[in-house]
Amino acid sequence: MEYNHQSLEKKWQQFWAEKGTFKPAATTDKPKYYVLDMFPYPSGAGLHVGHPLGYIASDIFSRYKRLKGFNVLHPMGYDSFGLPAEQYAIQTGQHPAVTTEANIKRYREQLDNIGFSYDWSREVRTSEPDYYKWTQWIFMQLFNAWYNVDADKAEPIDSLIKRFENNGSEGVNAVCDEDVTLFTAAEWKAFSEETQQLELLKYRLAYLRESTVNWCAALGTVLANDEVINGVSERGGYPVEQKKMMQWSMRITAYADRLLRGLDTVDWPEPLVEMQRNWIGKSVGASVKFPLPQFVSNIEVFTTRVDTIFGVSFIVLAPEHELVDTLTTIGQRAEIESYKEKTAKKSELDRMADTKTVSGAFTGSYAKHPLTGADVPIWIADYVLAGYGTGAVMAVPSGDQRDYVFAKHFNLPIIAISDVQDIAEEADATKEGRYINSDFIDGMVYEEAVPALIKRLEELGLGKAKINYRMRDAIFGRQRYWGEPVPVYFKEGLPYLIEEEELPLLLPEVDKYLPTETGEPPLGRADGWKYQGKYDYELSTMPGWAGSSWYWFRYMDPTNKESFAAKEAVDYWKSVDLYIGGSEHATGHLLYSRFWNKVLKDLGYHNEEEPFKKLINQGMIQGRSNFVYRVLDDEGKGTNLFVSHGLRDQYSTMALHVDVNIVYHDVLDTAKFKAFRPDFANAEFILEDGKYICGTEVEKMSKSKFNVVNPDDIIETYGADTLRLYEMFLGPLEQSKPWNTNGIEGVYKFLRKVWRLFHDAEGKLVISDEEPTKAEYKALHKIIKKVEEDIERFSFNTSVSAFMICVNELTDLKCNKRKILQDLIIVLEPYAPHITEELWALLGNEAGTISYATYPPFRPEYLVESEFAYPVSVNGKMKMNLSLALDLDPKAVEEIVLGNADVQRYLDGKGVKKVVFVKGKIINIVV
RNA sequence: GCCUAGGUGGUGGAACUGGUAGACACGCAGGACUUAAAAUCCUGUUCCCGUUAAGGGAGUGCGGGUUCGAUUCCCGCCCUAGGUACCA
Repeated sequence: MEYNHQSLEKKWQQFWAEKGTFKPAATTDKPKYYVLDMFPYPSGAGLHVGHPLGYIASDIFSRYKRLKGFNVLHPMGYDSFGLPAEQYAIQTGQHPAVTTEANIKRYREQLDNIGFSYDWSREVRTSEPDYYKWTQWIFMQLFNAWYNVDADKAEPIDSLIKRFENNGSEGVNAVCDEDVTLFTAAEWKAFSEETQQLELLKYRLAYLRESTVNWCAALGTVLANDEVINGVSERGGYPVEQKKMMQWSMRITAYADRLLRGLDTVDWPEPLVEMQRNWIGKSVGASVKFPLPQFVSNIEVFTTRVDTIFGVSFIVLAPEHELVDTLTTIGQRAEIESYKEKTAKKSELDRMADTKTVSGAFTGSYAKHPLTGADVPIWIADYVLAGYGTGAVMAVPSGDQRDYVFAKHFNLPIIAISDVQDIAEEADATKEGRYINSDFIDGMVYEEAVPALIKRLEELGLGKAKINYRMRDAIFGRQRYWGEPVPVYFKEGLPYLIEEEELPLLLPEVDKYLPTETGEPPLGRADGWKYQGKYDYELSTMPGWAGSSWYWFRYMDPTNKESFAAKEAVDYWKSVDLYIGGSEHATGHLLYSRFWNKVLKDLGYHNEEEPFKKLINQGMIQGRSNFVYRVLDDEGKGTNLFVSHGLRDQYSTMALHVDVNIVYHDVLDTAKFKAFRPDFANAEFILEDGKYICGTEVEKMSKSKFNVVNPDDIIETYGADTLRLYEMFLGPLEQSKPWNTNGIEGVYKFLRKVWRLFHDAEGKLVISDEEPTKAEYKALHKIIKKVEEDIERFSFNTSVSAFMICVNELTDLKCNKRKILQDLIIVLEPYAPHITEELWALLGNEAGTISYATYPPFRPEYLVESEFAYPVSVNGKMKMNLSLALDLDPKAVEEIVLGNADVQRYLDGKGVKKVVFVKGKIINIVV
C-alpha cells in the first residue's frame, strides 16, 4: 500500500468526529489541562495558511498533553459579532446572521481539513442568543456592582445601598465618578428615587455618563482607545474626532492596580506584559494644590517630581481646563480666546504631529505657591492634555524639557534646584546631588526630600501622595446593529435593567442597517421595540470585545441554561492553562478579559484571579508576493512581452503581481500564466537559463496581491500532516515570517519515509517482533527525550528536524521492529495525527486509539556513550584526545571520565597548570 | 525619543545554563537506477588560499572587553521589526 494522504486523512477525520474522540472525560482522576486558541472572527475571505499557525501549535500541545495523561479541554468557537458582516449588510441588505452563518460553515470545513483535536460539541458563537444571554447577564452583574477600595474588590450594589441607608456616604471608599455627593443616611432616605438612582450610577462598574469619546463619523460609531491608532480608526483608517456623548462605560480603572499586579503572576511573553504595563501607565507621585485666594479655590496638579516644587516658575493648564475662563483677566481675554480657538481646530492627529512648535497664552492670573506663597503665573498651552492627571501641571523648567523650552520661548525664569544640575542648554531631570534654592529641603537628597515635602503639604492641606493611571474607563456602547443589545430600558430618563428571567434580550429585526434619519443607532429602526410596550430600550449595542471577554468560561459548560457555566465545571477547569494567539490583542481583548474575570471572581462566581496562566504569541505569517516584469514600449504602454527578473534592468518594465500558486521556486509556469488572465493569453517571455524567474517581495497576505495561499490547496497536494509539520518547521512559533511553500517537499518526503519504515518495496506491511538493537533503542530514545523537551518549551520547529534525523537513522538501520516503530509513532502523533493513526491501526491496535496511548517513558541508559575517545582542548586551542594530550593510558582516561579517579593523581608531573571542568567533565587543560 | 524583540551560508533556520558554529530542510552541482520521465538513493555545498588533495586562514551586524575558550556574558555604536508617546 502506498502513502495516500488524501483517503487516509479524510477517513480518520470522519472517525474522530463520529466517535467524539476528543471530548474530555466528565469525571476522571486525571489532572486537567485547558488549551485555548483565540477564537476567530469568521471573515468572508476564509482562512489562509497564516491563520492556522497558532491552532496547529495548540493542537500539538493538546495532543501531547493527552498522551501525557491529562484530561484536556481544547475547544473552538467563533467571535461572530463584528463590523464586516454589518458593512456587508449595509451594502447588500443581507442579514449579518446569514453572512456569518455562511462564513462559519466555510471556516469549519477548512479547520476540519487540518485535523484538529477540538471538542466541537463545545463550540460557542458570540452572536447566538444562548451565548449572548450570558454576555448580557454579565453586563447586569457589572451594573449591579461597585468597587469597594477598602476591601479591594467589587461588591454588589446592595451593600452600598445599605451603607447609604445606615451611614450615608460617610466613610464610603469607592472608585467612582468625581462628582459624587456627600449626604447623611437621613438625606439619602429623603432623596427621590430619581436622585438615588443618579447617585448610584456614579458608583456602578457599568455606568452611563457623558464623556468625551472617539467618534468615527465614517463608521458611525464610537471607538475605544485601543481601537484608535494615531488618530484614525484601526479598522478602515478613518479619521476620529473627540465628541461629548452619553455613553455606557466600564469602570476598568478600578482594577488598574490589580491588573498591574496580576502581570507578575502570569507566564506571558515579556513584550506583551510590557505593553499592558504601559497601557495601564501607573505613575507614582503627588497631587499638589496651588491656592487661588482671589477665587477661594485652587488649582490641583499632578506631579511625579514633587521634589522639584521649588523650581516651579509657572503653571500650565490645558486649554480645555474648566478654570481657564474664570482665571482669564480682561486684558488677556482676546489672546486666550484666540488660542483656545486655534487648538480646538487642531485635530488630535495634528496636535500629536506638531510637537516642535511652542505655543501658549498667559491668563493674566497668578496662583500662590503652596510652600513659599510666591505668585506663580498661570498659562495655558496645548502640550498639557486635558485627559491626563488634572489637566494642569506645575512647570519646572530646570527639570522638564517641555517646560524648559516653554520658559525660554516666553522668557520665564528657570530655577536650578540641584547642585549637580546642568541647565545651560536643556533641562536636567537628575535626582542626583543635593537641593539648592529649595527652602527647607536645601542640602537634602532625593530620598529625604520627597517624604519631607509630602508631610509638609499634608499638614498644610495642600497636597498628598497620589498614584495616577494613564488607562481610562472603557467605553462600552457602539451605535451599531450587529452586536449584543444592552439589557437596559429607560424610565424618566434613567436606566433600569430588565429582569434576569427576560434574558436574552433578542436582537430585533430592522429594515436597514444604517442609523435612523434622526441620527439614532440602527436599533432605533426596530418596530415596536419597547420594554413592556412603553419604555425605550437602550439603542446602542455592546462593543466587539464584550462577547470575547468571558468565552473561555462558556466552553467549560457550553449548553448550560441556568448559568454561564455550572459551578462544578468552573471549579474543575478553573482557568486556561495555555492560551495561544496574536499580540495584537495586548491592550484590548487580553485586558478586558482579565478585567471581567476579576469582576466575576469578586462577585463569587469563581476563584481565579487570572484567566490565562500561560500565553504564547504566534507570529504573523506574511505573504510572499511574486512579480513578473512587463516590458513597456516607447510610449510607456504595456506590451505582451515579459522579461525574467535577472534581465529586467535592460528594459523599461512594469512589475505586476502574479499568482503565487502558478510559481514554483520563483520559476513561472508560463503555460499557466497564459491562462491566468485573458490578456496574457498571447504572452511572450524573455527567459534566463531557459526559465522565467519571478521577483519577490514580502507583503501582507491579501487577495489583491495574489499571494494568498489557501491551506486547502496545500492539503490537497501534500496532506494535512505535511501542512502541520511544515508550518511548524518554518521557524520559531513566536516569529513573524513570510509564507513560502518552497521547502514543503522536504517534510512531505519525511512522511513518506516514515511510511516506508513500515512497508517493503512492494508496499506490504513488514513488521518484526524481534528485540531491537542498541542502536535502534538509541535512535528512539533520543527522539523521545528531544520532543518532550521541545514541546515543553514550545520549540516545535526543532522537533521536526529531530524527527527527520531519527527516521533517517532508523532507515539506515533498516529498522522494522514493532517495539521501536510503535513508540515512534506515538511521539509523532501530536504533529502528524493522521498518518500515525493509520499506522497505529496497521500495527494491529484498536482503530482510533493512538490519542489515548501513553507517551513512551524516556530511558537515559540507551543514550550512554561507551567509548572513551574523549576530546579536550589544550590552552583553549588544539583539540585532542585526553589520552594523547596527557600521555595517559586508556584505562586512566576511562577512570577520569567516569569521575572515579582523583584527577590530580594523573595530572601531577605532566606540566598541567589548570584543568577546566564543565558539568564534571574535563573540557580544557592549560599547560 | 522611550520600551521590547532581533541581526548567523544562496534561502528558512539550528546551536537549550559559555565548550567542535552552520544541525535539519530547501536550493544548487555532480552521480546511480531508468529507453525516458516521475519516484528513490548516493556525494558535495560558509568564504578565501591551496591544480585535486593534505593543509592553512577568516568568519555569527560593527568596535572594544571578560575568559583557556564568546553566536551566547559585559560596555559602546549601527541596522531591522513590533509597541508607544507632549502622560507632567
